[in-house]
Amino acid sequence: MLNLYNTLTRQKEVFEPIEPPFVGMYLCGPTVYGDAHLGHARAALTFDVLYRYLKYLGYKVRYVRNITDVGHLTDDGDQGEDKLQKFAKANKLEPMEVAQKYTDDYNTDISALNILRPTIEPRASGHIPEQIEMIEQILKNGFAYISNGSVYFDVVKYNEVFGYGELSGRNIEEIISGSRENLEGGSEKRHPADFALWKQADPSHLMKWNSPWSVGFPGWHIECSAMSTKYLGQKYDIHGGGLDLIFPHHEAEIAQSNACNHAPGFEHYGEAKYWVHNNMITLDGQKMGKSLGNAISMRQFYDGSHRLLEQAYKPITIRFFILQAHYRSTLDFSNTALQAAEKALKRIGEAMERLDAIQTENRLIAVNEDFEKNLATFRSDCEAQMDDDMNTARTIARIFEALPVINQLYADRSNGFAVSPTTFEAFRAAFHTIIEDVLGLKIEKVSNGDSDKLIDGLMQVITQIRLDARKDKNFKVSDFIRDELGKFSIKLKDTPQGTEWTKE
RNA sequence: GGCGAGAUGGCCGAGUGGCUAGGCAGAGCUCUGCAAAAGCUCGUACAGCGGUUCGAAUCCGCUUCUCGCCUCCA
Repeated sequence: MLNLYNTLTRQKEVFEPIEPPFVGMYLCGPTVYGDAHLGHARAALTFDVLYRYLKYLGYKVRYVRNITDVGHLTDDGDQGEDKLQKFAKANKLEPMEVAQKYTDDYNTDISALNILRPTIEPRASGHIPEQIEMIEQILKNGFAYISNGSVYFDVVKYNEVFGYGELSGRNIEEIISGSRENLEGGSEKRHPADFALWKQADPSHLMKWNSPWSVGFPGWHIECSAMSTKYLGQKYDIHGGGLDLIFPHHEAEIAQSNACNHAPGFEHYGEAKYWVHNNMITLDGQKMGKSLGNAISMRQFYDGSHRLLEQAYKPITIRFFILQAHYRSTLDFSNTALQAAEKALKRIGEAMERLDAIQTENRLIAVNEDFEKNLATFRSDCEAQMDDDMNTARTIARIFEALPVINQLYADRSNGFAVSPTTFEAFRAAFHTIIEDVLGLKIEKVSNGDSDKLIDGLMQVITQIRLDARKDKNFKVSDFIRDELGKFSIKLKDTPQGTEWTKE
């Protein structure tokens, strides 16, 4: 039984889809006006693992991850220039060119982490009619008002009927006091907590669309309500995003969806049944964020170009690094932590290769109870950890607990075998499934292999020569070969059954 | 100021009222021509002060500190 922490109720709940075996999941994707950074990666990755695990459990998942390419406003939602537009103007580009570039970059950089593409990836700009329709319905239901060509959500009215602030644990009075300083200056809004559903565009604005109210552009939160409603329905299972989106974005989303889809007096539906939020990545204890200027982009990780990076890191290392922490904990970035992850992951990869190489046929079974138990309980142990609010950290810990058994079985060159064949084969399958399918750790082949057949052949010749030299106790030659190869980052390991080589 | 999350051994990070994850680094041993890899063993940590309890890192209170949201943010 999968349990998920629901931000709405602030506790772990048993996951029960509204219409099993179908699951609808919506994740707030990126606002595409900059390079994808580690924070984007954590969100995409958290829900990638949830997506994978739901599929592993047999659910049929519709996974929607949007692209916000209409642009958010730069300041309090009342004034300011569209971020996309700002960039477009500065670079003499069509705003859509900017959006396209960053959308492509996002997908490239995120996919490198072996993150699966969502089943639907809708763009806000492609859903302007849906957003307009939704605004019209909200107006019709009496939860919005028109002011000077713009449309605002009436938070006070909504609060009276539905109650505002349930997700973030706020009340309207607090929000007023919090935004007191922004009150001044002839606002079109009736109440400072009100937010824009549609904004009239000033003449210099590049991205604008026709609407019943003005030539303008949609407000900040409406795209997610419109797109999730369109593809997942008025009520669906899971809505995800970063912790920092809880307020105001998700709070507003819930309000819009309720105000649109449910007439006053009806049950409070809350848009999604489970609201799941991942925590932030920190850098020296501070939140890493685009707007804070301390974000390291995924690209920079891959090529090691950021000044804080001591080396380049493979995408898979970053994936593993992030999964070593629970998604609801903050995760502090550091080179030493990343390097530790790199080494740890390598051990898993080597163990997997050994596991695949183990032969059980024609061997005498002499079961070692500890080994047998370790392998037999592997799958259910991992499932138990994943069921507990997606505890990838403990799942990974369980993987490491199986490693010594794999290594010892591999090293055993006797005719005996310490685990029953049924248990062993079941484990072999589970080990692959948990690591590759659920955690999405695509393990690269590390030893005795190269895409180049020529190199493979040459290495075979070289290692054979060295082996012969060692047999003759000509260690001068054998050590020379090992040392020289080491200069090309090729490492040799002498094992009972021959020499293994790896390219670092 | 309001709301919320934390403070875990050298570092990173899990965690349940008692059986005290895991990784990296470190130490010793085994294996080995030497390495490497692997295996075995080891550090006995939970911010501070009280309280509840037979027993708390885990529950409660207070203190100190850190961080997040309240403005765009994954």
